[in-house]
Amino acid sequence: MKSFTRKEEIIKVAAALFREKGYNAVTMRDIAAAMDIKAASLYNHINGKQEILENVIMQVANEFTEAVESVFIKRKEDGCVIDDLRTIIRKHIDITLKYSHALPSLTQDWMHLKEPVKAKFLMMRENYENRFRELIRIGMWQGEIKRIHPEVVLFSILSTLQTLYLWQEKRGRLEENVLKNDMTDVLIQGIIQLPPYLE
Amino acid sequence: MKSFTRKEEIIKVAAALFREKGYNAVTMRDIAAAMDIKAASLYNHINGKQEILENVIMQVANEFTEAVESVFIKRKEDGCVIDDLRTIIRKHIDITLKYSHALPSLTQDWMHLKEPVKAKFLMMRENYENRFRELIRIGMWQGEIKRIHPEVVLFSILSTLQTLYLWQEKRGRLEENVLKNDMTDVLIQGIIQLPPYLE
DNA sequence: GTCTATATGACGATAGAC
DNA sequence: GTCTATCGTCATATAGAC
Repeated sequence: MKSFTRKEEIIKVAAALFREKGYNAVTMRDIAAAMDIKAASLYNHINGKQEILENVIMQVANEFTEAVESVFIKRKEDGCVIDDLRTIIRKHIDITLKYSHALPSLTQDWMHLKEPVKAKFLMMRENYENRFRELIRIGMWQGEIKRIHPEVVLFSILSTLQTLYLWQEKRGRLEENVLKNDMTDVLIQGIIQLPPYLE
Repeated sequence: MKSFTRKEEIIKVAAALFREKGYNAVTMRDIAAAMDIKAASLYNHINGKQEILENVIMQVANEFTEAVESVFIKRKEDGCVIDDLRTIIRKHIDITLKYSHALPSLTQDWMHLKEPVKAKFLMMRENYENRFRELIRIGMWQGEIKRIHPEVVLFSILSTLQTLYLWQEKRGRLEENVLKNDMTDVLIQGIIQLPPYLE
């Protein structure tokens, strides 16, 4: 049972504050107050506000990357695309629920990162999207996904996944399995190729 | 042909800057510089930074409210829910494309509004969502929408609509009609009740 | 309607005592 | 590891000349 280091504690507390007010509206004094210490004391554990943001964001970004890559490692050449999409969506929901305090920073505060971390984050996000694009392309080729503009398919899924944290906190937090099952079904049903007599 | 008042110009320029950097990271100096005047001069047209944000946000919020209410005014008691949803979704996309510069403030910067405007905005947003809930409830009753957790249905649609502006600016801006048609189809197909032999 | 000059306050960060 | 005290900077906003 390892406990939190002081640095990990700062990152977690800061993430929760960033969520409420946004990176720029949170001061080092706010973070310190939430930990019952003075702002100056924070600098014994971290180099500055930027470093806190970098940790909050990159920690979760790494998890998303690992999740999507692990699906591709196992994937067979002509395997069912829909099944792989299901797996990734469910993993994405898992990570979102686990790091719900940090997710707003990934969608809203990343713009306040400084180079070169900012470029690195954007590259990881781009790579994540490209993995989806790959599956969508194959899925259309194999007739599993309906042939509309591929970016619309991509967007309909990712937009929902990326803002999941907003809804999970409202409306009395849906039960986890209901969320995973129903949400995955809606997202997949929206993009599959239905039999022609239904259209 | 009416032209922009100075105040309208400020609001539009500010919205574009809020989009890029977020409300708190944009200074009055930034806004003034973008208009080739000094920061102090802004105060002849507006009372402060807060008032700019309020105008950026409430202007668009009013349009969304009108759009959804107009559908309900025309609606018949037992009319087809899916058709009404289609209409609202298409109107939502229209407004998003028209005010794309201001939309980030509605999803990200509203938290920096002060009372009582903040409460008013949240009430309007809540009302907008409730109109969707109403349609979803009827749609499930009538067998048009599949019976899963209604909040998941609501969320799958609204999350996509609310972040549309993020994607429209990337990937070479999809052609408007492709976006409206394909996106509406995906969102609707995701939630309709399919014939049982397909499940 | 725009300017210069400035009041007032909060920010991130550092120095050095304990 | 935390504190007090403080530096330098930049923010919003105002006053008053032109």
